[in-house]
Amino acid sequence: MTSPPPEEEKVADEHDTLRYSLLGPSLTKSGQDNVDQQKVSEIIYNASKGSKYFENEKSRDKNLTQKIERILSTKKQLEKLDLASDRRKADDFIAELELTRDLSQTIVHIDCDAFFAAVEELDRPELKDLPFAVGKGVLTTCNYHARKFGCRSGMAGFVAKKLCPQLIQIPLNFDKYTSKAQEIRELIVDYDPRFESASIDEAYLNITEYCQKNDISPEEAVEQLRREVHEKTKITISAGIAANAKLAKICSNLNKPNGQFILPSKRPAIMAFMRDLPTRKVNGIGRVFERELDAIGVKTCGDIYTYRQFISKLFGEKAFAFLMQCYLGLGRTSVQPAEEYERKSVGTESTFGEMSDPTQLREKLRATAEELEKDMIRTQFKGRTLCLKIKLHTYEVFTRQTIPPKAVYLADDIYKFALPMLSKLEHEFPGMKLRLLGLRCTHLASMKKPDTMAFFGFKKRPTPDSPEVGETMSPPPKRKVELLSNTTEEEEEQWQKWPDELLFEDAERQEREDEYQELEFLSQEIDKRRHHGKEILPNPTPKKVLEEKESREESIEEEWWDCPICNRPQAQDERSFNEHIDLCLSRQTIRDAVQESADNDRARVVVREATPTNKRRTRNEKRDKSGKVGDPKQRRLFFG
DNA sequence: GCGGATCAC
DNA sequence: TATGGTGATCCGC
Repeated sequence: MTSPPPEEEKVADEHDTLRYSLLGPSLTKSGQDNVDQQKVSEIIYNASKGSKYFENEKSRDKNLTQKIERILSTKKQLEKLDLASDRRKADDFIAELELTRDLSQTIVHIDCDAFFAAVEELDRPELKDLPFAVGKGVLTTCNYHARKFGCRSGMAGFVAKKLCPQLIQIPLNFDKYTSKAQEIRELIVDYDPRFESASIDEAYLNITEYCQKNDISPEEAVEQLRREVHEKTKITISAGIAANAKLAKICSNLNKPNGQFILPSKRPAIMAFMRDLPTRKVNGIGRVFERELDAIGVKTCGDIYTYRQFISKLFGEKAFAFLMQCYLGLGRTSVQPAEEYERKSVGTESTFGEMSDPTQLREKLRATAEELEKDMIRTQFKGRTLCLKIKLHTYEVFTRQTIPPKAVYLADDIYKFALPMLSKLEHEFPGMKLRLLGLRCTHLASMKKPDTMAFFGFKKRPTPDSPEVGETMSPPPKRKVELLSNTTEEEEEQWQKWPDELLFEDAERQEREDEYQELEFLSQEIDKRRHHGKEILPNPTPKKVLEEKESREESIEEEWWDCPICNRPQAQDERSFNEHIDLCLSRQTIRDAVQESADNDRARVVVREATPTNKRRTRNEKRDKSGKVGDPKQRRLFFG
């Protein structure tokens, strides 16, 4: 790539990259090892050729090729300069990162093998020996028979049929997968009550404590877990065991299906492992970044070190930090229930036959708004920002956003504020033909929060069996002490944004009061018949805790923890207990503040200083202050 | 803050 | 014959 290739070669090269791109994003997945990729890509290419989809992919590929040319030309310029300081900067950064290495935890990533297909096979055993896929238009997954033909997830159905004419396609049954996934979660929760669901068929566990308590090696523990899951649910899972989530995730793919891989938690072993690991195996490096890295000479994570002096100028600081961690094999060692992550957006979108009639488009927009309203109520959020997304018949995607005068969640409001954006787009692209329309709310304002409800005097003591999530065995007295003592910087940072939200909500209290009762009812109703897989259910209660609870209930009457502020008895549930105390404290503080002064600013200051309590405290929480180092959630590309 | 782009599943 | 939906992050402007 250093000297410009002759014209014919260049054309061939473009087609090669396009071919590669058309293979789809799941190329690195298992079950493809014995497949003739050359042949497969030829078939996909020919099946796609000439379609609008293909043309769009071609255009995207061309853009990427140009971007890579710019990267290479920048690199060439950089090579003329003295990069000693950049190299030193990288080395300093690497040294700093090295200090954060934590090899004390045992993290496991588990991944169900061809999950949807496996669940379907349970109901229809006759499928077992046939190639089949789940999903009609686009395959969500396929069994290992189908993979031998080159079929993979994300592939268009008709393309898959070209690869494998006998392929059977069956429709999605999301409810079935959700309930099967829940069965599995009820088993793995015994290995780590605070396990993290990464998706419907994946989870992270920290088994450090489990191994200690049961005097068992990580391999044995995971074999036992996998055996147990297989025996009780008939689903096979693969697992990776390593010192952090990033490595565990990579490892879970190495012995798929129905296998496990352990990477020893020793620095030399980890460094050697990363040195030869293709960049694409790392979660967060996709087809595009892989090509960009490849262009500058980085094929494996070990190569990152060789080119360390170029990376930040070529790809930015975030990518630099991310790649340095890849080189070192660093990743987060914390695992926490998915529901503890803060939601950032709620949205819905759908694809349909090409549509250009403005009236029809408005109907579609209206229907999308109705759909979004349901999701907003289900998740109990309002959006301060509303985003409209369209995909033209050419597959080009555009988004537009607006900030309505008030946070929205009702279909009427959503439609009202989305319509002008649509009209504007119609003006921008006269006679536009759409194949997709979507709406999304961001900058969310919560409308639930049990504390907010109670805060404003709305009824409702926590019932003993309300949320049983996150129940732990740690005793309450210890928590009281932490709670009433000093706060860390990190905590302040966390709850600083809270009073703003509170004031915002306060301003809207009036109009919301009428809505609460109905909303709560609605959200419960929607919850009941939900299950279309948009969300992950809260962690189940560990078996052990359930048993203890049962025996408690049989013998003595229910025990309670007394709230140190209001003295009222509370359910023995750390999470709800926390929430209750937070609520009591903030209510008390605000009353005090309001009494002292009617001045809003003053009240705000007092609130800020005196209620360091809104933050959810969890057992595992401590460091991560070094924000740059541990990514908050593994699936995110970078962190900040 | 906005819009495009990438990524994961 | 006709290539998905949900959610998150990063970058350049």
